Amino acid sequence: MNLFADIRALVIDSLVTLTAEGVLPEGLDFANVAVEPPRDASHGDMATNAAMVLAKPAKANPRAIAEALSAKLAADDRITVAEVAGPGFLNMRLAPVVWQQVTAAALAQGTDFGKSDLGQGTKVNIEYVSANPTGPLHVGHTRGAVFGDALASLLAYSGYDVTREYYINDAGAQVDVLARSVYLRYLEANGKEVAFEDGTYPGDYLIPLGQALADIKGDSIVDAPESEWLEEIREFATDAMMHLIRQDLAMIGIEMDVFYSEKTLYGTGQIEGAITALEKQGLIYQGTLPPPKGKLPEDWEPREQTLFKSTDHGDDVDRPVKKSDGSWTYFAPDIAYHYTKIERGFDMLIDVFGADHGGYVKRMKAAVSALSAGEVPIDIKLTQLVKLFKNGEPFKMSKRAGTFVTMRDVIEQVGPDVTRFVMLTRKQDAPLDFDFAKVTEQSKDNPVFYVQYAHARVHSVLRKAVEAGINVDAVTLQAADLSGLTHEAEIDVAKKIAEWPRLVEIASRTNEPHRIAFYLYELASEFHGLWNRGNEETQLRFIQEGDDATSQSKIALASAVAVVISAGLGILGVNPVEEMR
RNA sequence: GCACCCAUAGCUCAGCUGGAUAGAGCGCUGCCCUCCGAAGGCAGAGGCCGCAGGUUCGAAUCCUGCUGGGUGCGCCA
Repeated sequence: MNLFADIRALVIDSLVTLTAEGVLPEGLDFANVAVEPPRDASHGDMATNAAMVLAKPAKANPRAIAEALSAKLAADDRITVAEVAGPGFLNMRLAPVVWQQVTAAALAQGTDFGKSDLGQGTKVNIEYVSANPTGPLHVGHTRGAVFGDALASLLAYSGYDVTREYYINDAGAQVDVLARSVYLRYLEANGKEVAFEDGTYPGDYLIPLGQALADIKGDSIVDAPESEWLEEIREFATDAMMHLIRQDLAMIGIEMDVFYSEKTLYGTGQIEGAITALEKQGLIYQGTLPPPKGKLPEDWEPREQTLFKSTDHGDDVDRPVKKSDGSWTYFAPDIAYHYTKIERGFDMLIDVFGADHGGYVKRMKAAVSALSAGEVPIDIKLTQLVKLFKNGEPFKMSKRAGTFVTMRDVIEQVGPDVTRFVMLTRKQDAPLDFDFAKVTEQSKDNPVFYVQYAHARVHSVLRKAVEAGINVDAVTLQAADLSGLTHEAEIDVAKKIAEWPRLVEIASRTNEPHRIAFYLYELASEFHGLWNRGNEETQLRFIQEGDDATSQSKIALASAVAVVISAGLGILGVNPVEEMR
C-alpha cells in the first residue's frame, strides 16, 4: 500500500473529472503532477503541485484550478481538509483512519510492505566488486561490494529481475605477476633466498600458496624456465585467489549469481565478434591518437592503433582496442564482456566501479550504446574512497608494500552489520570516513546503533507485554482495533511508516540505497520520540495496564515500526537485533 | 590542457530528479529518570547552500562561465 500513489491517483481522477466537466481543457498532460509530503508539516500531510503545473498549458489561474480541485478532493472520505496556499499549492490533511490503515497494512504485509512492481520484471545485471584475483579484498573493495549488493537487493525489492555478477580479470598481465609472485614463494618454500622486486606482489597471503605448490611439486620446477610453469601456476593461483575472495564476500553476506571469467572471452571468438559488431557500424578504424594535451609523457611518440570511434557515442576521444603490437587492450575484452550482457538478454546494466575508473565511464557507455543500438541503458556508479581512522589517527594502505587493510580485518573488528550500514550512510560518490572506534560506539552518534536500538526497544515492549499476560502474537496484533491511535505523536510515527513505500520507490529510481539508511534513521528518531513522551504522558506508553485492547493497538503501531526497520535493514543486508548487548 | 565527481551550520553529512520559512547528528547553552531500557528525549543559539550570470510563477536543485578540492587521461588492468 503506497499511500502517496493512492492519493496521487485520487488527484488525477479528480483532474479527469474536471476535464470532463469542462473546467480544464482537453489533452492536458498530468505526468508532472506530484503528490508529496510538504517540507513543513504545518502545511498539512500532503501537497500537490497540480494547479501550478497545469496553469500554463491550461491558460488558467493556478489558484482557480486549485480551488476547483480542492472541492473535488474534499468529497473523499480520506481527506479532511484541502486548502489552497501560496502560489497554488493544494495542501491536504488526511483523516486519522488513513494512518491507522497504513499501520495495519504494514503489519499485515510484514517486510513486503514497500515492495512494488516498479521494475516490472526488467532484467537488470549489476556488476560489482570485480576485484582482480591477485589478493584478498581490501577496504576499498568493501564499499563497492556493500553498495552493489544493497542496490541489487533494493531493485529486487522493487520488482526487478536482478543478477549479481562478478567479472574476473583473469587474463591480463596482472595474473602473470601473480603467478611469478607465487613462484617466488614456492622457491622460498624450497629453501631458496628470493627478492620481491617491483612488479611482484610481496604480500604474506601468498606464502601458503607457495608452500602448497611445494607440497605438490616438490623441487621439480625450481630450476625450470618460466615458460614451463607460468600457465599452470597462473591457473593454480587465480583459482586460489578466487576461493579466497569468495570467502571474503561470504563474510559480509554477499553471494554472487554469476562469476564471469575474462579468460573465457579469449580464443572463443567473442572478442573478435564484439569488435566485428562495431566494425559493421563503421566504428572501428586504424588511426593515430593525438598526444594528451598539456604535459607530454617523456616517451610519447605517435603510433598507429586499432581504434573504436567512441566519440560517435558521447566520448571525448576515440579509444584503442588494440595496442600497437596488435594485441588487445584491456578495453577490448571489456567490450566483449558487456556485449555478452546484452546478448544474455539483460534490459538494463549497472556497473559499480571504484572512483579510479572514472576515466572509463564514457567509453564503456559508448560501447554499450553502440552494441545495443541505444536499447540497453547502462548506469555506472563510482564508489569513492574509504578513509580509515583509528582513534582519529588516519592509517594508509599500500598494496605494493603488502600492508593494505583487508576487508577481513575490518569485518573481524567491527562485524558485517556495522560495516555494511556505515558504508551505506553516505552517497556512494562521496568519500567516507570510517573510524573503527566510532562505528562500534553505542550512542546516537552512531546511526547503526540508533536504528538497531529502536528495533530492540520494540522487542523489549513485546517481551514486557508477554510478561504482563497480554496477547501480542502476530494474528492478534493484525486484528487489533487501531481507531484509538489518534494522538499526534502516534500519528506522526504512522506517517513516517506511510512514507516507506514511496521512499523505496525513489531510492530504486535513483539507484541510491543510502536513502534507505537515512530513512531508517528518521523512522527510529520518530519512534524514540514517542517512546520518551511516554515518560511524561503515561497514556502514550505502549503497555496500558488493565487495558489489553488499548495496549494491543499501541503495540501494533510499535510492531509496524519494527517491521519497516526490519525490511529496510534487510535491503541493506543488516540483521536487525531484538536485544542490545 | 581535457574529461568526470565534489563544494550546504564550527565539524561530518541529508535535502525526496524545480516547490513554501534549507534539515539531521556531533560540538555549544539549558531542561527531562520513583516512570515499558536516559545506550534515550525536549528546547535554544548557529546559514550570501563556493562566486557571478541565466532559464522559471518558483533554483541548494536545471544551463553557462569562473574559483577551490578529488580522480583519471595511447602501448596497466
